[in-house]
Amino acid sequence: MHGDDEDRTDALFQALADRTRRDIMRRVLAGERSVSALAARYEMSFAAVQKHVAVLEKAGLLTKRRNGREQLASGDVAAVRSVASMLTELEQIWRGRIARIDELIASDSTEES
Amino acid sequence: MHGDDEDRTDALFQALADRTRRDIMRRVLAGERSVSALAARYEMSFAAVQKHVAVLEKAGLLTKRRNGREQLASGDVAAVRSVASMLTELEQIWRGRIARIDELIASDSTEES
DNA sequence: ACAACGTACAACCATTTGGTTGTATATTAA
DNA sequence: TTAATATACAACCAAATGGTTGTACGTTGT
Repeated sequence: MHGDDEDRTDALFQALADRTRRDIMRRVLAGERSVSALAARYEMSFAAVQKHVAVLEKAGLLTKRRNGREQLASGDVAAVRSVASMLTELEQIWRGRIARIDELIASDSTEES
Repeated sequence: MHGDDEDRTDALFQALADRTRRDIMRRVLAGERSVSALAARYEMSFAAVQKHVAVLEKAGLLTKRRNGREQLASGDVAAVRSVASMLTELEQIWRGRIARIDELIASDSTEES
């Protein structure tokens, strides 16, 4: 029962299901950004952006590092890859379906009575 | 203005941010499944599963085909790939960051005064 | 010392989400 | 024709989400 895994996957997709958070990810993957530097980029309040960063951090998509009074956020590419691998798993399932269809076609053409 | 693109991406990640819907995707990527065949697999009500299927359909992750009184759902691997490519874009941004860091290291070692 | 800055978090609010039950409609089986 | 099956959808509900303002606290600059 890897229900924890599912919890984590829920959190990852949920975190990425918001355009502001995806945009934050683009910035923090490009390099470290302070929370206020990020907040300056969006129309919403500082608190709203701070909460988005917290959601991304909780999901493991970014980490924070203190530097004086600033908190520097940095994107975690391994987490991004773990989401990608979940999608690869889905694609593999689909490949299995295609393989089975191909088999059927092959056996049909040999069973031609 | 690719706001529609972002809407679609929101819907895709949102749709995949639920473990029941991810499980449904595994099944419909493996082959066509009727809504009631899917519903039989989960503890929740038929209506709940039907709504999950509707969410996946709206996001473009599956399509339905009528067959008598049944509605056969089939996973769309292209939609899955489009999510994956969004993640690849993020990974590319990160690669750029690494490349820039490498450049800095290289110039540092030549600028040694 | 004190003002400004950067961050965190609580309280609140409207909307969305994930579930329920109940009803309606079309298709198939008896 | 009538009963059972498969689907869709409305109405409702509790909880989660994405935003707000206000407050508190540590850090930095004057």
